[in-house]
Amino acid sequence: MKRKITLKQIARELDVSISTVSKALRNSAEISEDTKQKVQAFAKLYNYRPNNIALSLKNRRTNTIGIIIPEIVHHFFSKVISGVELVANKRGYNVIIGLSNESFSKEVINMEMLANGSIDGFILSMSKETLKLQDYHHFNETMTQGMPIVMFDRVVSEVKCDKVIVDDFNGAKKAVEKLIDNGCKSIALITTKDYVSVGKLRTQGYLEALEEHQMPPKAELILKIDESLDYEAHLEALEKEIEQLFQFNPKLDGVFAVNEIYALLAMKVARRLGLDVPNDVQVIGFTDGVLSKHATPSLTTVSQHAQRMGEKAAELLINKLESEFNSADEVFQTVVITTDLIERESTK
Amino acid sequence: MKRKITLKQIARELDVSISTVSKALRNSAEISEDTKQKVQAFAKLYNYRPNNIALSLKNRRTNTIGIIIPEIVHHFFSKVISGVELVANKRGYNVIIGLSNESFSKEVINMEMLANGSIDGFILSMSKETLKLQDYHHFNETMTQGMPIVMFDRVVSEVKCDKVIVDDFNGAKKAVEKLIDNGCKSIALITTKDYVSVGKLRTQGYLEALEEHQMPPKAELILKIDESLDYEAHLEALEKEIEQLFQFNPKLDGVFAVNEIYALLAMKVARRLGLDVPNDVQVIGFTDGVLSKHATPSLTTVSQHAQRMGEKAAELLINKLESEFNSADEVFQTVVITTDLIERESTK
DNA sequence: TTTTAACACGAAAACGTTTTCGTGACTTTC
DNA sequence: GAAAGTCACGAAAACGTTTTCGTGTTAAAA
Repeated sequence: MKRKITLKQIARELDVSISTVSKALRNSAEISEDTKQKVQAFAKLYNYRPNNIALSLKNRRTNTIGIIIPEIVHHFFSKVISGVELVANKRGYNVIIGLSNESFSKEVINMEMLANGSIDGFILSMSKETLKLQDYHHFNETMTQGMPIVMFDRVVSEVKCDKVIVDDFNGAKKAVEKLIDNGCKSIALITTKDYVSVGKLRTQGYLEALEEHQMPPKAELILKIDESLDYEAHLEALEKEIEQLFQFNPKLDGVFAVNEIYALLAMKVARRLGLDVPNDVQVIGFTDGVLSKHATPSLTTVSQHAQRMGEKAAELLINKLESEFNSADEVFQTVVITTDLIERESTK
Repeated sequence: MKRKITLKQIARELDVSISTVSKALRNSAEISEDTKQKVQAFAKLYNYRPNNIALSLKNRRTNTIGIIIPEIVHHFFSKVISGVELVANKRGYNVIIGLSNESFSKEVINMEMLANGSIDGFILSMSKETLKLQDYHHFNETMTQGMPIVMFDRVVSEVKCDKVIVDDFNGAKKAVEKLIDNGCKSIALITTKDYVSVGKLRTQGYLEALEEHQMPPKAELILKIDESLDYEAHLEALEKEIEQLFQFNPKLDGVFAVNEIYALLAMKVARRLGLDVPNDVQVIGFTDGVLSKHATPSLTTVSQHAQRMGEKAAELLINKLESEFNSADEVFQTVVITTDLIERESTK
């Protein structure tokens, strides 16, 4: 077990000073060709690599990006990470992750851990609990200390920072319009409680589409799910609710759901009730995950381009990190990623 | 934008030395109660937190674990990360991730990046390309430099280190036995090329189960997929192959697939050919992912307990990191995570 | 009163870099 | 032959900690 070699050791071996070694390796003009060659050869032989930690301390930058997300076992979030990682690595940054598990306190703790020198900036999506509590002090404190934040997907206007969001409103609207164009007369919405910003926006898109086509929204066609329940238990309860939705609205011929799972459940219930998808009822989901693609029938969805979101977020963050002086002239941008409707078998 | 406060600044403000501040904050007996109180109050007021980078440099340990995986957009791998993160955080470690994208060179580069001081040890699963090339020098070099590695899932006997693996052989065997018990007479196997160790083991489990039940294996029932093709293109080609499998083997009544996707495709093809699952043909997959649960009919699978693998890997690594002297008495263990057959609707 | 012990604190080294500045030995120039 | 300039290198500071050891002051012991 030989420890990694350091400048000091090279210096001692070659009987020169540490400064000389450092300069020789960086090809400084101050050092003679002879010495350079000698040092570089030696360094190569022993596979010298500068210690990142020492560099971080010296440069006061770590070239590492911190990501905080509610949950990694989620196609959307892992796809975002994938995008971040792609451009981060391309530009010489590492990625370190923290999971909040949708918990406010874990989000705070995790951010504090990473903010103490481990990273240069954050890319994050808020936990549901944070959205519910509306307590954003940790974000603002982090930024006050000069550490930039880029938020994605779940954002909030109270926090001033760069943001990357999905065009939830128009995505939902386009989806519902698609259903209308396809002849649906009675379209249900399966969504989340309003404190989840994206759920709220998608609900608004649904309403707007109906309104523009002179279809008055009906309360009994809208199902707002409280996701704070346990995930598993919740699925069964949800299935019951959807079943009731179908039973109370026999003329139901279209469903727009704000995520994949809800959409799949709707298809499942429909099939159980003897309804054919897409002939009797058409279904559209949100988020282009792996479920939609492999479902039977495969699910028409609004694609969020999660990877592109991650890439964009990383670009925004790194640009800010590398801008000469991000001092007072704080100007924040919000990038909107447009959605695409991916048509599959669950619509005509 | 006020920078994070340091010991030096506190010292200057309170007109004491840096050492005194440091000791006061760590409640050293060397410092008088008065001074301690004063310093601690001041530190609290300014929300002082020690700089992690400086600590890392001083202690020569980062309390950070590096994870290298082939792909994060994968239920199995993200579940493993989730497990690692859980125990890592509980024991005071951070997690930093690197993606190899199944590429040998990216794996090497990523490991080199992280090995230069950023982390204390690795948890990794090898890329397919590495398995194919059988070049393991980067693992061995990393370990020679005193940085422990724990491998999971895709392992190889040539590298001596702690390992966490799934009982692929018995998992597959149990699955096939289940099909046999359920009355299947002609069971197909959809697997990967043999260089993927897990694919190979699962294939062996399949063969063993057949043999023990005096059912001679038939070459025409075994489909070995070359995954090096592009993912999308590959799916369509695969679907064709599976279709041929069914057509050439009209008596086919059972399918064991080494992953979810293959199993779902088999179900899809079966349905298209007018076969009912599970009445005409029963299907079992491997990996308990989100697809299996939400498929229709839902898929019986062999669960790998990915999260538990991650937890176990993290425990192994941290134990090694914190064992006083891991010097010469290198003793490596291999933990086998047993599989469970999760029965759902795709089997009788 | 002198010696010793306890107390409270500071100086400095160390972790591994990079970079600024200083300096001794030559070489060139008039 | 003296002044100036060039060359090649080293010393030291800095990044933010922790820890060892030294030291001055005061109180207790002789």
